[in-house]
Amino acid sequence: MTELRRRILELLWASGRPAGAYELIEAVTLSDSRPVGPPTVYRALEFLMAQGLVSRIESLNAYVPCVHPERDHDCLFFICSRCRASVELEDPRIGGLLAEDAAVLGFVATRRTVEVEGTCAQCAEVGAA
Amino acid sequence: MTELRRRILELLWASGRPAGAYELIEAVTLSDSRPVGPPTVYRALEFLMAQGLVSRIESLNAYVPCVHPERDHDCLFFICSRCRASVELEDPRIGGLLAEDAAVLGFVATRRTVEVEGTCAQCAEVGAA
DNA sequence: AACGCAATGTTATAGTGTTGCTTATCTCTG
DNA sequence: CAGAGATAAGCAACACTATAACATTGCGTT
Repeated sequence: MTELRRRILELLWASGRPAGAYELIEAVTLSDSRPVGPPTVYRALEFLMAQGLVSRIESLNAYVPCVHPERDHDCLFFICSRCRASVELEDPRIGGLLAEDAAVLGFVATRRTVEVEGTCAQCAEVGAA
Repeated sequence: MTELRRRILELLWASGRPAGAYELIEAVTLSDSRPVGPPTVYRALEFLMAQGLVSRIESLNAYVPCVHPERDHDCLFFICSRCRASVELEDPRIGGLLAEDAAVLGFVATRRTVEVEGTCAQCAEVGAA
């Protein structure tokens, strides 16, 4: 874990919601008053993802810090299309079913992406009011 | 359903695996010997997706024809990272679990993305041989 | 003919991600 | 300490993916 990687992880935590790579590039550049190029940030993200500290949300092209880095969890994201926040959940049953389906196909799974888009509780309330 | 949209859908079926938008642009341009711009193809894809005839695979930035356009199905994709093929499956249990989890969060779901990356049966066999 | 509408065409640009190569830094070993 | 090897970061250019903004076509209606 290097200075740069730590900073990017902190920025992700501070953001409170999925952040795009170019947002991070800008944020690091600002906080460092020194330009940082895309490869630098993408490599740091790659490292953080390999460590399980960060996940990529495919449907947003964005990155979020993982809630339980210690566990080899299968991320499951609920993404609010209104406030752009995302909630990570762990539901081993989903992984189980996917493993079952994979087995039927003779498919060897290496990575799973499960993302649900919709409206979070707070935003749904506001919308109703 | 217009000529252009039908052609794009046919190209997707003919491809046999997820096709990128720019692949389609090129394919249409060739088959038509007339250049087609990105917006044209993206609009056609948008239409086809709205009809449930095509799905987008988020983790590949690619598009595939849906197997069961008639049913309002929740696509579940198994994507081989070796041969680039994808298999679509229907497993209502997954949707059920996701709905359950969403309910716990007070989350109103509108769209689901479930993608499993790995090695398909054929490729696993070849790899083992 | 004149209008309205949906689809498509055209140009430019925004947004996202990668390649290739160089430079720095760190650590190990002699 | 010097030098070798490995890892990380800097940098420039580019490739890929997607959308904005505006113009045009074609068809059905009045």
